[in-house]
Amino acid sequence: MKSKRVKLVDIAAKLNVSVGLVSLVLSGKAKENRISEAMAKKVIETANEMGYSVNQLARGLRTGKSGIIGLLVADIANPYFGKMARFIENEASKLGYQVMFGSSDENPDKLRQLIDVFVSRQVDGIIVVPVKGSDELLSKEAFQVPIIFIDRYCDNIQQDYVCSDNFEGAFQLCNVLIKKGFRKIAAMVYNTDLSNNRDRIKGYKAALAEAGLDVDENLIHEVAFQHLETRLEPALKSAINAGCDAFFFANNSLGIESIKLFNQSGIKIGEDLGMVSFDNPEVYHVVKPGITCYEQPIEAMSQFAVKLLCDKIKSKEKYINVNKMLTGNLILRDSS
Amino acid sequence: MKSKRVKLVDIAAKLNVSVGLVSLVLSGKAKENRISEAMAKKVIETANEMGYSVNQLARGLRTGKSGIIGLLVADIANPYFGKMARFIENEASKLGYQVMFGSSDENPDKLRQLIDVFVSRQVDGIIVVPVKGSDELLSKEAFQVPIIFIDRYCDNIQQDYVCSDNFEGAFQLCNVLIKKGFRKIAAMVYNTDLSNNRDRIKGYKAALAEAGLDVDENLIHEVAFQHLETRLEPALKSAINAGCDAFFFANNSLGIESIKLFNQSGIKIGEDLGMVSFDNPEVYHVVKPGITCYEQPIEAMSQFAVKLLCDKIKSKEKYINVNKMLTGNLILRDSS
DNA sequence: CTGTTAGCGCCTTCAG
DNA sequence: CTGAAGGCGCTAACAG
Repeated sequence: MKSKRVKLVDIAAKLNVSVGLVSLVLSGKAKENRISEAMAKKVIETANEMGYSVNQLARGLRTGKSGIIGLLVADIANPYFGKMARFIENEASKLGYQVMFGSSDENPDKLRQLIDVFVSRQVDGIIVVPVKGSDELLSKEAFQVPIIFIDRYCDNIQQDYVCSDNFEGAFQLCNVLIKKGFRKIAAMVYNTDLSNNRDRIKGYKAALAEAGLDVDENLIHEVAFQHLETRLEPALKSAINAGCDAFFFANNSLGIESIKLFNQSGIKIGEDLGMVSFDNPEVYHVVKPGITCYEQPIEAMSQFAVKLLCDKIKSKEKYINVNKMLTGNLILRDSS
Repeated sequence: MKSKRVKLVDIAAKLNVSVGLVSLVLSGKAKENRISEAMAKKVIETANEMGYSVNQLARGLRTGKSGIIGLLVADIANPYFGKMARFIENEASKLGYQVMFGSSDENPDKLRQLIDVFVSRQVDGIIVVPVKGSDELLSKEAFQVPIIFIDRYCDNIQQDYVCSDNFEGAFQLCNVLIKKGFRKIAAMVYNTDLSNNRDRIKGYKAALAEAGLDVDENLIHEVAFQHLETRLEPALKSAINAGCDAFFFANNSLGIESIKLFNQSGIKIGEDLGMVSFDNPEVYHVVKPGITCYEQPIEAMSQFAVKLLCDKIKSKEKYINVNKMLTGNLILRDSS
């Protein structure tokens, strides 16, 4: 197999010219080196005929840039991150980069390993969803490779990031409930102490406060990310027993799993209970009644992150001081 | 930035030994070259102290293997492919490979470009979801790099593949409907002439035939993949007008979009109409009534594909004659 | 305008 | 057991 790949020297030999010349032409630097058009054309043609394709490994070794961007998300199987990966792929491709991905499962050790692998593969930059406990790691690694945080930021370290306006989203969602007359709104959130979760709870509290409603800490439930199946149900029951009349879910997983549980116990959303949620998974559109939600600007975030990363790669600065929050989209449906 | 990476020669200098020695130790070949344990230990320690990390570009150039697997799916944002990517990532990681991905959007030109890029990046192998019109391309490219098809196969060319048993899945789904007493079952499928779609329609027809029901070609609707929003509704209406009493959907997108339309027009699944579908997206579980479906064995397929690819990489054969069909999982819910 | 020549960082014989 | 040297394929000066 593998009928010996043709390389620069092969096509140079065939044409009786030097490798340097061929290299110049094939990397698009013919013009600026004032190589005759006839020559350039001939080189390109025979390169095609012979089925030449650069060896990016060799080129990368020589130039010191691999042309690869590393993408580290929590889980590529999660549609939220899947979409993000797709938008990042598109944008990176426009700029001539390929993307290599990895899933951290919200686990800092796994994240560290993946970063090490990416670094040893000489990625030109990394877009990462930081996880709980990765602050130290990420601030240190920042000295190795240009890095951009996406979706979340870390308070303890300075890093460039792009995320959605979590405070604003939660604020708007809860306001919808309040305007509809709901008064005892429960909040469900992951127990992972990350900026996105925190800001969403802040937005929830701010909306209540602005409406003159009491913030009842007993109505705020932090649910373990790793044990959703077993931990969610008791949390919901506890909130209901405490007399809540509506739910604010801080993300799609919590919302979706809760709908399943509501179905099982015969609770009717939109009648018995109001409901709003962060994120806009397909389920929220298909289910009856539809779920009012705040859709994050995944495309804009992804594009921005890639552009930012490329800027950072060029600038060679280890911190360019960009903290970007993009606003999402409130989608009103019948659950509220 | 980028405080100059430490390389083999640096640590060799510090220890007053040769680069070769360090290389041997650091690539785990100390034992087989009978290098003293003390020496090995010292090398490893100082390598860690100095923060050494191999340059995979250089290693790859030298050894002729990049340690990268290319994954080409239709769209990484589609949860079906997202899951596949995740399982492939896990399996590849176990075997020491990193994965680079690309989305073809079912477009053969895009697929060709991506393959070219992957080849020039010296990927050691490719796992690809073939698309309509890519037969020629894929049979030719097979001479360059080990390749495994996943999810679908091409009739016109010999290639190793792993996919789910689409015939069997469709057969089982339609049988469920038939046993429940449905007699005029409509089939909805993409109009892309691919093995998976074809086999599903074959399974549908076989189930009808076995039950002694007529196969009415007017009840089989091929819907354009690119224009689902506009083409699906008329197709559904036409089937309903033709008097169908149940629907078989050949994939999740068709099923999900149809549920939305049924909701809009007040049609009640499970009461007015029976419904079964290929794939098991979250929506089918959450919606009321739940949708009876055939879940594809994504994890098994993915694992098998990676293992197969690695075998193929080792064997250096361009065709190892493996055509694997894995059976999925029938999930009974209330829509049928 | 074109040719020559060093390496990029690593691995792998081949001598000692 | 250890050191020296060549070369993977390509680019970037620097010569002509």
